[in-house]
Amino acid sequence: MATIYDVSQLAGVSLATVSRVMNKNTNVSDKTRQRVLDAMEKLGYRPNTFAQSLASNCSNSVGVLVSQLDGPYYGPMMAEIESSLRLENKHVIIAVGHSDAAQEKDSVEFLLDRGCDALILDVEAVSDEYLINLSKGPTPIVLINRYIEQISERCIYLENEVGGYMATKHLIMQGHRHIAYISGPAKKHDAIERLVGHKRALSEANVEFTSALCFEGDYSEESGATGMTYLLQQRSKKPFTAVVCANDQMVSGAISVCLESGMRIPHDLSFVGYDNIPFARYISPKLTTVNNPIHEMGKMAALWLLKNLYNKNIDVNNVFMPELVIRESSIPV
Amino acid sequence: MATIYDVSQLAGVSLATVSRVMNKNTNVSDKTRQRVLDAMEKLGYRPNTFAQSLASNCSNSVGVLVSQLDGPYYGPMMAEIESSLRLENKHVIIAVGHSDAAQEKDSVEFLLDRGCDALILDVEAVSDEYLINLSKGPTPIVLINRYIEQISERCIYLENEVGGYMATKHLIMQGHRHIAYISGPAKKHDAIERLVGHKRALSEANVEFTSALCFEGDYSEESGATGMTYLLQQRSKKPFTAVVCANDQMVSGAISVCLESGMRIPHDLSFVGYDNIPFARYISPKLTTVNNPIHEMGKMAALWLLKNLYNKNIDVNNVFMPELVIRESSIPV
DNA sequence: CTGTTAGCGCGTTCAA
DNA sequence: TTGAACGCGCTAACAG
Repeated sequence: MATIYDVSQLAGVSLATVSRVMNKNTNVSDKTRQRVLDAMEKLGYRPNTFAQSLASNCSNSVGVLVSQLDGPYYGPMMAEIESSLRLENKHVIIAVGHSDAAQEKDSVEFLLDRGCDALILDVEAVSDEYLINLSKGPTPIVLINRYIEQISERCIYLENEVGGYMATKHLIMQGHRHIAYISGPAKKHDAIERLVGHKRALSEANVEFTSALCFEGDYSEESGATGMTYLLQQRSKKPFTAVVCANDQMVSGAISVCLESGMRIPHDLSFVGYDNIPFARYISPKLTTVNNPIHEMGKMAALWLLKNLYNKNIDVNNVFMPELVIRESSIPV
Repeated sequence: MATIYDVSQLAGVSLATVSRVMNKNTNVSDKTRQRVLDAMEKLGYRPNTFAQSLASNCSNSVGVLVSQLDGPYYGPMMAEIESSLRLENKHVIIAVGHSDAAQEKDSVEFLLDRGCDALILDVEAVSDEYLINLSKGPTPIVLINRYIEQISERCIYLENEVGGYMATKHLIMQGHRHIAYISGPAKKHDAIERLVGHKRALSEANVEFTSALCFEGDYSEESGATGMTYLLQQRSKKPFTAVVCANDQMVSGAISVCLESGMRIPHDLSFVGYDNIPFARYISPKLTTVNNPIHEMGKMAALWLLKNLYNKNIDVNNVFMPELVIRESSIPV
C-alpha cells in the first residue's frame, strides 16, 4: 500500500502538501494540487483511515444501536441511516441492545470504545438519567423513538399518543363502543403512550376503559395470538366489537386466532393496528393501521448528525406525526 | 482519556509492559501484571482502537455487504452475524449493494478502505471473476448465498435447486399436474436455481413445463400480485391448480390478488412459497413453504471468520439444506 | 503557498 | 521478565 510519503516523493512535494489536497484544504496552487492528484492516481493511493483517525481524532463513523435487527421494524430504519451517512462517506457500526439495560449500556461502551464520532440510539431499557448524562459526554448522541425533555433537541420521535388516539377514534367514529386493546410491554415508552392515546379517545367519547378488555402483549405475533385467545374468553362477559393492537404484528397474530376459530374478519370483529409495516397491506384482510414513518425518522437522525456534527447545512425536524391508514380490517358496526 | 502512558506511570512500569498485559499476557510476572491491572482500573483506561489498529494492522472489524437492509430477509442474518462477532469483540460495519454491480464494487472498496479484517458478502450483481480475484487479495472474504466453484470453501450457501424441487414435488405428490410458477429475477442465481429445481420435479413426473404458466417477478409482493394477475388471465387457455412462487413475499402478493377476485385459497388454488419468512405462518392461509435458514447461514459466515481469521477452534459447514414446511396453503387436488 | 516538525496511542523489536 | 526506542500513516501547528 502506498502511503502519503510515497505520494509526496513522486509528486516532489512535502507530506503536508499531500495532506492538504486530501482534506480539501485551501492554499494549494492548482499546479501543485494536480501534481499530487496525478501521483495519487499513479500509485493507486488510498488513505489509511486508522492513521487519519488517530491523528485527527475523528473516525467518520457513527454507531447505531438498535433494540433488534430482525423483525419488520428496524430494517427500513437502518437502510435509511446507512444510505444517508454513506453519501457523506461516513460509515455505520451496528450494535444490538435487545431491550435490556445491561446490554444497551454495554453496547454504548462498545461503540464509544470504537471511536465513533456520534451515536444514534434506539434504546428502551436504559434510564433517562443515563442518557442525559451520556449526552453531556464528548460524543454526541441522537435518540430515535424516545422523547426526553432535557435533551429534546436530540430526540427524533413519533407522537405515539396521537397515533393511539387516532386508532381508537377511528373505531369510535365507525360506531364502535366496546373496544378491546392489546398493548405493548408496559415497560416500553411507546407502548405506554399508545395506550394513553387509546384511553383519551375512549374518555372523549364517554366510554369507560375496561381493564378486562386490555391485554399486555410484547409486540410479537405470538403475544397477539395469546392476547386474542384471552379476549375471546372474556367476550361472553364483556362483549366487544373491535380490537386495537399496539402494533401490526400483534394484529396479525390476533387475526389468525380469530380466523382459526371460524370468525370472519372484519364482519365479526374490526381490527386496527399500528406501524403500517410493509406486510400490513398484504395480510388478509388488509390492515387498517397507524403509519409509523420509521424510515424517515432514521433518515432524520442521520441528517441531524450531518448537520450538527459534520456541519452540513440541512433542515431537520424532530417530531413526526402518525397517520391513519384505513384499509379493510375495520368496518362500521 | 487515559493512555497507556498514564497507566505505565501509575504502575511504575514501562509502556511495553502495559502493552504486554493487554495482549496475550505473555511473560509478565503476576505481581507486575496485577499492578498494571490495578492502574488501568483506577484510571478507567480504555485502549484507543485506532492506535491499536494502526500499530498492529488489525482492526477487529468485519465488513458486511448485503443487497438490502429492509425486507424480511436480511434482518435475521445481520442479527446473527452481529451477535456472533460481538461475542469475540469484533464489530461489524455494514454496507448495502442494492443488487447493482457498481454499487456492490463501490461498497467493497469502501469496506476495504475502512480497514476491515475481512468481508462477508451477499452480492448478486458482481461477477464470479471479480469475487475470485478479490479472494486473492490480502483481505479474506466469505460469500453468503452464492456458490463459486473455485472458491467453494469460502461459500456459505443453500441448495436452492433442491428447495425448488421440493416445493413442486410436494404439489405433484398431492396430485397437482398443472402448476404455475412465479420466479425471481432471471439475473439472480438463487432465482435461476429454484426454477431449475421446479423443472426437474416437473420432468421427473413427466409433466411438461409450460412457459405460458411461468412469470418472472422480482421477489416483491407487488410483482407477485402482477404475476398472479397475468396467470389468472392465462387460466382459461392454460388451466392450473397450483402455483409455486420463488419466495414468500410473492406468494403473499399473489394470494391477495386471488382473494380480491373472490377465490378461496387453498380450495381454488394451492400455493407454495420459499424462504419461510417469519410472517409465513401468520398469513392466511398459513403458507406452505421451503425453509431457508438464512440466519444460520449468517451465523456460519461469522463462525467461518472466527475460525479462519481469528483462529478460533470451530466447526463450520458450508452447505445448507432447505426443508419443506407444510402448512395450509396447499391441499390435494 | 509550501515545508519542517511534532505528536496521535500503541505494538514490537532488541538489549539488558 | 522488563525497558528503551522506533515506527505505523497521517494531521496540524509553526515557520518560512
